[in-house]
Amino acid sequence: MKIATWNINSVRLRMPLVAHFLKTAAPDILCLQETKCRDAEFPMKDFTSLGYNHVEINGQKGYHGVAVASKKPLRLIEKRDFCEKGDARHISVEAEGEGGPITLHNFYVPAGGDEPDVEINPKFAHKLSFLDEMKAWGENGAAKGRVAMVGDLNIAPLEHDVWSHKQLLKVVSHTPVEVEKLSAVFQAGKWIDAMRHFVPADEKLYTWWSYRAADWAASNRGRRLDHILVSEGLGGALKKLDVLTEARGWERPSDHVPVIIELSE
DNA sequence: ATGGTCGGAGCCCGA
Repeated sequence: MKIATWNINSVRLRMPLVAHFLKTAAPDILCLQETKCRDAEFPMKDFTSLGYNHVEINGQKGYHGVAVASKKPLRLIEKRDFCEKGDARHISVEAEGEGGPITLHNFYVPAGGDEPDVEINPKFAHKLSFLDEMKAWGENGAAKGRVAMVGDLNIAPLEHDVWSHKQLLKVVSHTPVEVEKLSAVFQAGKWIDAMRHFVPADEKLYTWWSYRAADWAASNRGRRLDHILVSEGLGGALKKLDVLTEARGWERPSDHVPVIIELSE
């Protein structure tokens, strides 16, 4: 079973890229973040015409928004309102794996603004609160059984998840306080970092490159903001990882690229 | 060299 996650930065604008991706990579399930449209505006027919007949969405006007599209049936579990702000940042579904049902959580964690200081930046405070709530959610059994958690977590936790550890220590996405809170989330659910299961921690690994670089590939100042975590119950099923870096070079690209995990069950 | 670019909404905000 192939599960993909991709921050699409407007699903309506980039539906041609999504279609190309679904035709060529052919994941069983695609999790999207930053769909940026209300549920009624979601391009449902484009997905069904590509054979992805089962789509669950949690959208809102203009901002955020997550969706899960699948070839096989999904059962909607929940659209959880972390931090109770009414943001569309989570959706969970049950999917049919070869070894039994899999629970799948799709997250879009707040980016957190520019200043890594909760006193002056409420967006950063929101990000940290969101992570605290994810930790409690994991402690309360979210990772029990066969569970995967994917999405744009907006944090690059390891030194080699960013192009320069030293230069990014005070940049939101790689500050020690965020990294510690994300580590606490991972520990609370005993989540396994599926990407780093395949790529050693001392190797650079990115999923996002800023739009602001004149030449994203030449400067290669990336960050690993997108993640796939699996519960202990799925740890033995990890089969293959693919980070589709080339998608950053597509025409009118998202600033994030798809990450695909293959599970043997 | 402390900027640079996107998307959506609606002439700025969030990333």
